[in-house]
Amino acid sequence: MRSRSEEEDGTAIANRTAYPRGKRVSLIPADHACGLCPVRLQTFCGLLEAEDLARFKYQGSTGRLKPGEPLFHEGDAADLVYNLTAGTLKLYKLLPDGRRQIIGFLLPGDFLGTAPGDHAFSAEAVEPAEYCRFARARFDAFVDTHPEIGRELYLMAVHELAAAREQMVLLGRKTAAERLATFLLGLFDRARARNADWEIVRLPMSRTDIADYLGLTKETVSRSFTAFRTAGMIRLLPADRVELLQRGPLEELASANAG
Amino acid sequence: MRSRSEEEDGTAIANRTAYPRGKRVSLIPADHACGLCPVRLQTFCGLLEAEDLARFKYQGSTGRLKPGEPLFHEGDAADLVYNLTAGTLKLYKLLPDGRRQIIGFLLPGDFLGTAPGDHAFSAEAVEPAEYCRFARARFDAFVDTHPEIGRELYLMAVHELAAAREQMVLLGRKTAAERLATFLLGLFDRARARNADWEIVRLPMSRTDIADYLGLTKETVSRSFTAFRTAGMIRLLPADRVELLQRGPLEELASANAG
DNA sequence: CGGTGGCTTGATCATCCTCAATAGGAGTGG
DNA sequence: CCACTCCTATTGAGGATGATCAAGCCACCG
Repeated sequence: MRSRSEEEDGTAIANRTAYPRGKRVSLIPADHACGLCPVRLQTFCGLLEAEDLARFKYQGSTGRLKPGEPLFHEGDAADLVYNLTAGTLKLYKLLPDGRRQIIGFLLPGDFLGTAPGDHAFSAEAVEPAEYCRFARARFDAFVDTHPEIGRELYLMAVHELAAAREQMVLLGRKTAAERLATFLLGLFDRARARNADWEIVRLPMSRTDIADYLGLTKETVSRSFTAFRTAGMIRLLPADRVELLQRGPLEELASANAG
Repeated sequence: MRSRSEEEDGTAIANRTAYPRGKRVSLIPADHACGLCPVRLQTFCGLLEAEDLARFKYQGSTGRLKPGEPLFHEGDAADLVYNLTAGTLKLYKLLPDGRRQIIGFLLPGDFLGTAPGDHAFSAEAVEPAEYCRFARARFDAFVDTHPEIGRELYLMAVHELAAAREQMVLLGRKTAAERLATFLLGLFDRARARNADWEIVRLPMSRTDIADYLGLTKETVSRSFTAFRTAGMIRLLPADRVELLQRGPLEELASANAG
């Protein structure tokens, strides 16, 4: 059995909501390796000038995952850090008897950091995914020479901590309907932060995944979806998409939290 | 309604378990203001040489709380950071209808940081408490000139994030007995990390507090205590103390998590 | 078309919650 | 020292939310 301090894991950052961020460098040469990266400005990469960014990029590599393919497992040595550039990942922890708690979904632009030691959770693709990958040792060294990135990482960790606490309220105190409403609105907000002002969002994860994220069963999730649909709050579209019809009642349920 | 980015809050660090930490400065002059501080070596203060520590101390002040007295409320402006030097605090979030989720208990030596914006949770004394307090702006400036403290804060945030995820597993997937077993063992471990190898620990918080931390009701907590007592795993002593009689069965229940 | 896998729906069950009453313990005043 | 109060913890009975078990449905795909 590993010692507790070896079980530490890092920051997995989901850009759920806006947070105070450093100033982005919007223009880099078109022929730059990161020039076409669709998420550069959403990550700390956007903090770097072209020259630094090139040096940084040179230290990493890219990869690709098929749906269901793991990026790493809980207990694996954690010596890489990742930046998700496309697709969706789920992060989860297992109990010995197989019960599973999904602790978050990562979308393009999210950072998946790791601290020294072993991974405290597993990461797996929900749909085809692509990522940039860096050796943690090199990454840390790079951060040491770029304090603005260190500061950004700290803010990301603090932000993620706030999100985790929000989720603790959901898991500890909300009803099934409230959990799903919170989840859906969160997805819409995250989508809005990235794309346009769409009222339609894709749900790449299965009902089982949603259930394991919300502390419910797939049946209860399904019933709650049906209830929302019947009440005219949402519409379920082909290709795993959901349309938001009435934000009000859902917000009422999600009851963000008291001020 | 505040914008999302204003709702950010900071790092509240519970020294639940060991984590990789910077090297402590064990000797400082006896007449130093922090010379008698019982928790100096458990906090980042222990990283500072006497001279720096004096400068740091000079920027802060101390305070005291009676049981039940709030340190701040969710929604208050967050422009101070705290170091708990004695007593116990509970941190919690409320839903509009009064449902409460306690997101953590702070013990002496724990740091209660805040990020710009408003507090995302409330903090309140469970038993008489004492703390050091610093203006966040000054604290940040001090951190900027002491990168070793910045690094420590980052590690603390990452550590707290791991603990929050562990709690998500508890809240989402564990049974009542498993939750209480996990909670009790966590308390024993935290106590051991601070004091001696005692098998007796004090529970300064009420059954209601424990329930709101574990996502249960006080009745269910009480019944689980009784079950553990009846099974001979623990003994309930006067003055809110619990003695650990059989660690094995409790660990079985807590089922830390799969490797 | 038949098969496969995920989603939905239904019926029953169990855990935990709710409501209510009792017991215990600390503090107070006679 | 004892009675009284207040507050919390414990215990009990009944009920509800969500889990479990079990079909049926639907889309997708060979």
